[in-house]
Amino acid sequence: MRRPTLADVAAEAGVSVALASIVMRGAPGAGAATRERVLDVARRLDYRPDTRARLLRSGRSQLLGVMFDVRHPFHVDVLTGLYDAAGRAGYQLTLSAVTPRRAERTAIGELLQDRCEALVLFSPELPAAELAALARSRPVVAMMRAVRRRDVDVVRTDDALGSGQAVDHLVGLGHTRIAHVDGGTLAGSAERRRGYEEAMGRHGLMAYRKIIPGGPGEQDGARAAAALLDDLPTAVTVFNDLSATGLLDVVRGHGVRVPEDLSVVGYDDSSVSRLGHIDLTTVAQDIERMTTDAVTRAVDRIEDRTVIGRDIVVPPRLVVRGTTGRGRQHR
Amino acid sequence: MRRPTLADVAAEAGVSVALASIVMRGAPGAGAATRERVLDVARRLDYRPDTRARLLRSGRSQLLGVMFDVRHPFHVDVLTGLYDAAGRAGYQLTLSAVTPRRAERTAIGELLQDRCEALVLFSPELPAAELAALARSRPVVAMMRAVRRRDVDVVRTDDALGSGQAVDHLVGLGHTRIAHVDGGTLAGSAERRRGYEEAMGRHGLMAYRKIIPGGPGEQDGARAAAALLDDLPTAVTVFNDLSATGLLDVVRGHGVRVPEDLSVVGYDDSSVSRLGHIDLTTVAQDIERMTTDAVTRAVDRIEDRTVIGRDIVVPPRLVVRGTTGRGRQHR
DNA sequence: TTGAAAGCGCTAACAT
DNA sequence: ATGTTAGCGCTTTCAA
Repeated sequence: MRRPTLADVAAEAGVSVALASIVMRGAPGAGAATRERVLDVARRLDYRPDTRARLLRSGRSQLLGVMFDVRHPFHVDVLTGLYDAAGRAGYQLTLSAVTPRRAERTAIGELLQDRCEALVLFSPELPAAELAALARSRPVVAMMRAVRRRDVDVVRTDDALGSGQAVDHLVGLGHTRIAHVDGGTLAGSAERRRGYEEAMGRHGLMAYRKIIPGGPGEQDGARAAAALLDDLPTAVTVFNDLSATGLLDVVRGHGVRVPEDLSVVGYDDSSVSRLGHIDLTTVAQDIERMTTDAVTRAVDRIEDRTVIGRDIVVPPRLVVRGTTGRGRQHR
Repeated sequence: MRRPTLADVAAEAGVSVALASIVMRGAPGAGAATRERVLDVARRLDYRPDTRARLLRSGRSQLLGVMFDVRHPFHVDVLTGLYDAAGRAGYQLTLSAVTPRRAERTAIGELLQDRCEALVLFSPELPAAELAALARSRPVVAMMRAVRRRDVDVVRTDDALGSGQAVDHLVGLGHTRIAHVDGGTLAGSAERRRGYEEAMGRHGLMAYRKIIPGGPGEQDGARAAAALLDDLPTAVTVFNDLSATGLLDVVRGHGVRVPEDLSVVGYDDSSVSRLGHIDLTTVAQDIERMTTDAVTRAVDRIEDRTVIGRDIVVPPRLVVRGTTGRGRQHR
């Protein structure tokens, strides 16, 4: 009960392997009757073309290598969109995960062995120089991370704009004392901080500017909350949703009411922000567009089309939920 | 700047391809000096063996195909453990995701094309007959799902025991009016319901048995909560953590205090249960052991070792957090 | 429209 | 210890 090869199908259908290959690939150059017959046999034998053998000969794998981090719920959302986009472009995805015990280099190494035609990396933390080195031998698209060097393509959200939208929203509600909890050294953190600062400046609120050191985790948000409690602002924009939930938890524990005493805005529109009792106002990244752009860009590079610009910046969208409001003193 | 092949390495090192192959595989039969020289050249050229070509010739891929669902946070946790276990066994993982728009059959089809030596499927919902058909041509390990037919190997948590532990814990705290919100038709739901019922029976509490229809989502939990409010029990065990958070949200919204008025136990020890302000008592599956067992079993089948038993059932462990307590009336 | 033959990068059997 | 040869399953000329 060996798994059938193309030769088996060809023999059974009474044609040459070459012809069978033409049929299986849907390539032109085979009679309609033959086509039908071969396809029929293939179905009957449950034949599956061997991707690897196919690649080996054709030099093409039609494979996009994707590195993602299992710890990041947002990555998983992006994965969904990427499958769709790749399917539309006629490419397959091959996944390699980063885990607490599996480094980026390991994950990428596996993708290279798999002979992907391009690499799509979700918020890689590798030094830009290393990304550039990778990109010398194949197209590399970095998502959710800005890269200064022009060696790799980048698809990312306009994080400065996103933070700005959050501030605009809060100002529109009457807030002036708006703080920002940042994300430390993480990708996107500097941008989001900058967007906050620029928006505060634009609204003439630089006097109220206040930045609390934070991070990506719930604990980071909790710590930031503690720092905030001494001198509570009326609103705060937080690096991401998880950190925001940590912050929410602590301030509520101290009797602070949300949004009456404090408005909170997260970032990512992750599943946690949508939980009924969290119901967090947040900045949503445009996954559909980012994934489409990433695949388009990767394919354009693979197929050697001329493309303009390395840096694709997608605007985000504010999702207003229950953690922002006018606040007690504004009514 | 073509990527280097083994032939390039061999030429550069001044040896035959076969010998270079021996060195690269770490197979015996090469001089120490030669070995060093070849390895050196390989490193200099950044040579990476082509997994596919290797497999094509050797007939082995050392590849375990994994199907997981991006929507299930728990799957992602299991993935982490599986990478570790596979690494220890000298196997690589190839991942294929199920998404809202990518069915199980599609995901599995891709794994088959990749010529994995065995399939590891995370809570597959495919009919048992189809799993059996798959298993005819290669080993199949189903995780987190019971399968009656003895055609595939199964690694799963003793869900009945888990529910039982939850009930035991609640009874230990003095509760008698304990309800159960079930998971509908999902894998594990029947088992968890049974565990609840058996434990209630064991404690002589069948008179208080009460099962509310539910499901895996937050909304399902919210709906169940509504059904519960008319005649509130003092404790409830819920199908999974997400559903439990939905339930928590609604009952709290109605002024019910947790755990004073109602104790709640979830299932899965997922990241959401660990959030500070949820702090849900829950049943943790033993990921480390399950992944180790799954890989061991897959490899044993691949390498044709005799194994006893198809059904590996791993005991879970209750994680007590803040949503369970004695309750007001018991103090 | 069809088939014969070569070869992708590698491993395995055999010979030296 | 090292090289030679054949061939994995497929695609790709090229010829018929």
